Amino acid sequence: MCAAGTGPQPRSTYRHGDLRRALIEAGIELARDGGLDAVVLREATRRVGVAPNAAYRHFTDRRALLLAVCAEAQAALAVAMENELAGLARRADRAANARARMHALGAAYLRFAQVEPGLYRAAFSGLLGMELADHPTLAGTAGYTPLQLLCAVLDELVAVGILPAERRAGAEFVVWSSVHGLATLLIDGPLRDLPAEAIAEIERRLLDMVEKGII
Amino acid sequence: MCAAGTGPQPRSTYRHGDLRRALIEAGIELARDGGLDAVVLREATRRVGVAPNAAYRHFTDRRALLLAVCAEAQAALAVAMENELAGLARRADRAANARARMHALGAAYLRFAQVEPGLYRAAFSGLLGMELADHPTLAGTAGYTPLQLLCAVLDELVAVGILPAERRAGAEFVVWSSVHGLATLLIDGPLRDLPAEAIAEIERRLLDMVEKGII
DNA sequence: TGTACATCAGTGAACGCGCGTTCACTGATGTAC
DNA sequence: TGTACATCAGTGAACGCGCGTTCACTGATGTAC
Repeated sequence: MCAAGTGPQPRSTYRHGDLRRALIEAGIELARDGGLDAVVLREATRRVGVAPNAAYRHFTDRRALLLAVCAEAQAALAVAMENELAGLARRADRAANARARMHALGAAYLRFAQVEPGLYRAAFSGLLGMELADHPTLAGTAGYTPLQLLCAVLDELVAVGILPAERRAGAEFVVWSSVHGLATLLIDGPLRDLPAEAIAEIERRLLDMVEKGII
Repeated sequence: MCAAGTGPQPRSTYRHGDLRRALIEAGIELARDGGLDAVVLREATRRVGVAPNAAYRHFTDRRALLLAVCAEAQAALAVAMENELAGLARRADRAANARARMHALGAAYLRFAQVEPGLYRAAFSGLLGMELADHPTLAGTAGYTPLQLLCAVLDELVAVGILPAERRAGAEFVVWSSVHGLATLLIDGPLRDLPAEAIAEIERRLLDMVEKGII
């Protein structure tokens, strides 16, 4: 029994600096071009310049590394969404403001999927369950996960009187489904090879439909 | 030079009966529980009871088998959609009829994804591109692919005056995205562990939103 | 109808590959006296 | 300040696995005479 009951403190100095971090970073790079399947322990250690089994000091499993990569991917998405919101010009009209924020979230989501298809696939590969939807490791710099950002804007729509309160419950899943579906069809589905302007038009139509339909 | 210019006729008798068919069937079974990644040449041949390399008489590649399995999965989806349409009671009101058919397609799509998640994943794994969206191998018993079935019902909505003609173009992608997104979130995403009634409610809300939003 | 021959569907054995994971280890770092 | 010791991050080698694919083959089937 040692005096301090705070559990094992992480060692302050590692020979590699921060191997855990480096492996996750390598994993993200692998996911970037190849999705989660491409996140392979041996390749990650190879990239970091370390023996394959060194990974087991920091992850119990290959699965544990995958989970970390998924969480990072979702966090990256959250950051992209936050940035889009931050870039918005403030409007006097509160209702117009809320609408613009809603639109911005959808646009950021769709852009992220197309710019980082590998990370996007990893983020929603099915490794992360609902119980983790609010976990801080999935959050962006402001501390909100993608789903939480969406919920906040939906609450805002209710607050400014656009969305009737009785239609608020579950709305996040309906909105999310629509945008997520388009993202999926765009990067992995039959819409893959459409010209950019056709894609932009479909995106506009979808966000339009969502805005009209959830009310 | 032989007299007939019709190219090589497929042999009428195979020792195995129809090994090509049997391998596809085995591949479907593998995809059923495990998605496309689980469709593995060696395992398929093992299940059929044949040497691993026998597959190369019928498929140039593992990829060729995967493509065949994907096509079959889409065809199965088409059949499920057709069946739902066939089960519909005819209504006197043409507009109500068209609406009901639209709803039926969405419901069938969502049910298929949940009953056969493995096949569903395979169908939309990204192996099949847009150029194949109308290919007969993806079609159900009536000869229509899932996308064609959706387009037909959208045309019907225009014909009965529910959907303005100028909003028809591209509507199939918007509708498809929404339903596809929900299906994905339900089977691989964070909505996976929701109780059945919550799922049903979200499905209702989504189909509702689509109906209202595309007009 | 019977025989010789050509075809080619499926065989058996082997290849090289990269993977996740385990083992006993080593040697740099941190700590107690 | 200096020395002995404990910790534990990363090493090196090896394991067993299942995979896709290639090779030279065999023997059942179909066909021409």
